[in-house]
Amino acid sequence: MASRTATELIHPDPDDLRFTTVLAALSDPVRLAIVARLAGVEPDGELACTTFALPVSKSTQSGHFKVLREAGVIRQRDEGTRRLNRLRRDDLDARFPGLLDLAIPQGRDVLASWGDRSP
Amino acid sequence: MASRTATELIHPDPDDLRFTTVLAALSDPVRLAIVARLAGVEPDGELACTTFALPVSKSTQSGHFKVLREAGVIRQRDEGTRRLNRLRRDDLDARFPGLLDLAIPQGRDVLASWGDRSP
DNA sequence: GATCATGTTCGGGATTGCCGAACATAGCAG
DNA sequence: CTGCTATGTTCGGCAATCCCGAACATGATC
Repeated sequence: MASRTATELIHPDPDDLRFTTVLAALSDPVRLAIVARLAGVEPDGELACTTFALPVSKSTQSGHFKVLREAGVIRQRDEGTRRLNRLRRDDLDARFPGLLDLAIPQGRDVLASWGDRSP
Repeated sequence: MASRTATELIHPDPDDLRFTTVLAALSDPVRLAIVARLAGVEPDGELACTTFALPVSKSTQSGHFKVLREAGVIRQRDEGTRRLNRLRRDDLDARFPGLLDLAIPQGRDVLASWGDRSP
């Protein structure tokens, strides 16, 4: 996993965040749910991909995380065999103030519709 | 035009606006530009599709307006041979406060990048 | 009517998204 | 060190979507 194949993980610089790309990343229920979950863990909390128990296949899940990372919504870091995810709240708030505050409750609604009861 | 083929134009009720659908509608530079332009014409101003001079084909343009309308971002009304577009600012502000305020400047940036100099 | 102006719809070619299956790597057990 | 498990990624395919030009539909105007 976390295939360390020559290239490191791509994370756009804060200044390179594109509005349309971020919106596209957030315009999917699964990804919105991921964001809401990450927002739930206290400041700068990190979660491994597996802890989400998403209703999609592993490969699709992997793709969703990739979209979020390349859009600059989350930051990923490898620790041993796990890939830890953290919300880039500061960067997003600085560039698109209010967007996350709008998206997070919507993501919570998605989680609730799945019967999820985590923070 | 505005083919009056049996069915009327579909406009979701204010309560039926879906966050992911609205974000998807706004996650495209062309559509973002359309929104910014509509926001430019004063309160409840209306613009015909042609006045936008978008850098895409007519059919693609037609599709973009359809996406915006079905997402509930704009309201369309036929007048003679033209289809007039109006931003559903009140409905959007009520349901997703701050989203349009965030999107409109970004749309203006797109317009500027096209060398556009309208309001 | 004939013609023009404004949009929509249709058909196909390219792009993108989702999945299962196979692969890659870290950690642990023996 | 040799498996074995746990965690993710990548690959090949099929299906859905997007963009375009061409054809069509409708209203206004001569």
